Amino acid sequence: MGATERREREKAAFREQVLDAARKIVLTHGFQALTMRKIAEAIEYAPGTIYLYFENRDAIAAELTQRGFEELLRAFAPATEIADPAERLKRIGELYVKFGLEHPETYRLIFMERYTSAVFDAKHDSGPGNQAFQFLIDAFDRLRAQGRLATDATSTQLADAFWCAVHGIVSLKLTCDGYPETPTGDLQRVMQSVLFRGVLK
Amino acid sequence: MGATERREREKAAFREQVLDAARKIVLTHGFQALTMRKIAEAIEYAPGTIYLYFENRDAIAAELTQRGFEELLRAFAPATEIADPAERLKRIGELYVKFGLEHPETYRLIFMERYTSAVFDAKHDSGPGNQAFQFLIDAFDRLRAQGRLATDATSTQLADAFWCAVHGIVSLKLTCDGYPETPTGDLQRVMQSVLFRGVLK
DNA sequence: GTCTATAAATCGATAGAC
DNA sequence: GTCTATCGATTTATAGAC
Repeated sequence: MGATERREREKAAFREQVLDAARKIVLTHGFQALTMRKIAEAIEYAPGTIYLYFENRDAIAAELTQRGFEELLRAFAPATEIADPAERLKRIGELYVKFGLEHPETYRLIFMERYTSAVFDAKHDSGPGNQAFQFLIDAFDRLRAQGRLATDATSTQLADAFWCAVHGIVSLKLTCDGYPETPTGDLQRVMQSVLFRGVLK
Repeated sequence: MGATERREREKAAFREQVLDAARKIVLTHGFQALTMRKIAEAIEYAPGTIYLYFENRDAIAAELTQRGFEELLRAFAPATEIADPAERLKRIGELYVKFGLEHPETYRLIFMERYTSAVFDAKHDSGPGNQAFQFLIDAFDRLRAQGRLATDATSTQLADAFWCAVHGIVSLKLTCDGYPETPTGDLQRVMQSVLFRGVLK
């Protein structure tokens, strides 16, 4: 039985090699450059070998997206300890935009390619997507409980709007080079102050 | 000389045929499906013939993007006549989101592919991009002149933030199927009310 | 001006030898 | 388990006949 376990480890190690190489390709040359042949070349295996560990290219892309999303979640960690819900939300917004701009290709892979739904597909489950989103909703719930909300919109609606706002900043900055012309930091601050002035009492 | 003018018209007509066919392909099958061969097949010409009228595929995509953007601008027309700057901005936001969701592939082509910069490249000129953007800035300038702004952010910053917000709604709805789960209309309204409560006195 | 034919480069995925 | 070899299908773009 030790042999099968060793084999299991080797299999996992090979998958890691593939995913690492794939990640590097996406990070440096963009998602469209992710081909089986390039991965194979990077790990010094024949292209066909990869198919013994991954069903196809999409399976690799999906797993990469999943991991990118988990990376984004980890970036939020510093914010989770902030007690005040408004300050917590502000910090999340900052960290979100920061992550998007510092990891453009990862962000693109997560939210601007066709594999996004995979992350959220466990819609009714406690998948990583909903888990993160619940975090936003909780913050707005907390604000409501403290009587600090100046709107009758639901927490889900507010969380969605919040997400749209920060995603808008990141995605526009990533695709429209030079636009918006306002520097990201200023844009983030203006958006933040406007949003919170609009939401809080 | 009549002959050269006729030829000029025929040349323009051929280009229109190509662009029409290309537009249909992008609209129905997405941008990645736009290939020279498919265009050629649609207009019943040999693939090589198109190269006599367009330098390459990118030139077609760029012109398509340009036209898509002008289409978006025309969608704003009903808003230009609204006298009150705040109401005008609200209407523009509505029309923007409406356009994006009703013409997803056109919107993708304009703001989510790699040809966006072409539209704005005349950065210091009065290109269509800046023209539309100036319209947003003017509205905020007007609000400021009327003493109705509750923020010290510049009009450019506010216009950029406004754009990010509506773009965030559209692009997230277009890529993350089912997310945000708030229906677009509600999302639009919540975003709008929050933004304007945050900006206006 | 248009076509046929094709070059040259990709790609994903598979079959079969070892 | 890995590789070689390759199928089969794409694509952009060009060369040369007509």
